Amino acid sequence: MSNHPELAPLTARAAQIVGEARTLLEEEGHEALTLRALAARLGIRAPSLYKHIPDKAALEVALIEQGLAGLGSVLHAAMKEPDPFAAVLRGYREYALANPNLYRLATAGPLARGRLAPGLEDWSGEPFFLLTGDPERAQGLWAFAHGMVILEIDGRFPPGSNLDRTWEKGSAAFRASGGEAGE
Amino acid sequence: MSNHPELAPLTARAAQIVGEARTLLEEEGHEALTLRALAARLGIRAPSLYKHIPDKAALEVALIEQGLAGLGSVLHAAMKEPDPFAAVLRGYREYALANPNLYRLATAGPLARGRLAPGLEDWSGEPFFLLTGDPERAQGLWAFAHGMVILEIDGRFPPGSNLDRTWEKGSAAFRASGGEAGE
DNA sequence: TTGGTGGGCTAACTTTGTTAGCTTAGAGTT
DNA sequence: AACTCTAAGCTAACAAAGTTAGCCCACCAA
Repeated sequence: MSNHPELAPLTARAAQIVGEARTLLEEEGHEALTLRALAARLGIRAPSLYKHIPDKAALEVALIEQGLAGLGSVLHAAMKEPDPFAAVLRGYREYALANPNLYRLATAGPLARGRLAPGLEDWSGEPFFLLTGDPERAQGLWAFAHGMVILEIDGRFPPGSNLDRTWEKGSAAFRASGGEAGE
Repeated sequence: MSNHPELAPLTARAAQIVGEARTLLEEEGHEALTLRALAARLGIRAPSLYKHIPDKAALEVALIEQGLAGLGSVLHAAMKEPDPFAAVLRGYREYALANPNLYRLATAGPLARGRLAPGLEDWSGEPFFLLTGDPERAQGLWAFAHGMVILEIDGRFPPGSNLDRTWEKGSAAFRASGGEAGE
């Protein structure tokens, strides 16, 4: 289960387009990802893109799939390290911060689940379950990790914050917590 | 400190417009919040809105201020209850789920901090600090709460999830955690 | 009466996603 | 060799969105 589910197959040209879209997204942000700008990078005109992808949403779905597959790969790999708990959280943060715009595209906002490769979403989050053995603790830990990362990406934490220590303390809280529920 | 900082003052008509925008946003979602649709609700045409607001971003800033002020009010009020820790978290979730589109607008994505009423953002998060007495635990708890709520709003949790229990377990983990940091 | 102002209007421009329809290069096929 | 099909580009054009320019009118104060 260490390999991600198969993504929707793309023609060679389509894969090239998605690759360029990813570069554009990461270099200039989400609102800069426009079909005309993307086409210009490829040396063609916007309508020509429609020979390769059905619409812009499909392009974004392909990017989301790349994001989830990449994140999932990192997390599954981290499960093999000596301290999987720490490794998964570290990998999560590193991947998100290394690909902030892709991460946000893949995890923020409503998801067009129907268009996504089946099983991919579950697979990318699976390490949290493997880590905790308990769906509720897994989801709580995931929510903590996602909250930390998305707030950091969006610049929501006050300037002088020591996020390394916040990660440490939060991880410790979840690691220590057994199966008991409060109140 | 139980009253929020003063928001940017609005004329009567501008306040009415922002109110209608809020209704439109909450009823039909973020992408439905268009100046033409908003104007139509008010019985006028889109360009007339510019007699009252400088641009669409300013409208969104006003909505974000409402969101932060409303959320902050709920949290500050919760601080006065018998179990402030539980009350703040419950209030956070309830407010977010009652105003999902406003919550997302106010807390997701990069923030135009310069245009926001000064102090408002800090004030709305202050209860987390009052609760924990420690910036790192406060931020961690906030990240957990935000993660839980935004993932729930965006429908990211699997269908059968028991989110009540996830909240309980996560809260318990943070409540129990003292000042110690793990490795 | 006159003049300023608040608050509406239409027309029009730009950007973006998207569709329709044309063209051309190359791969087969007969 | 001629014919055809297809992949992949193109231009023209449309609709929706934010936005600007410029007009008009009702009303209030001097």
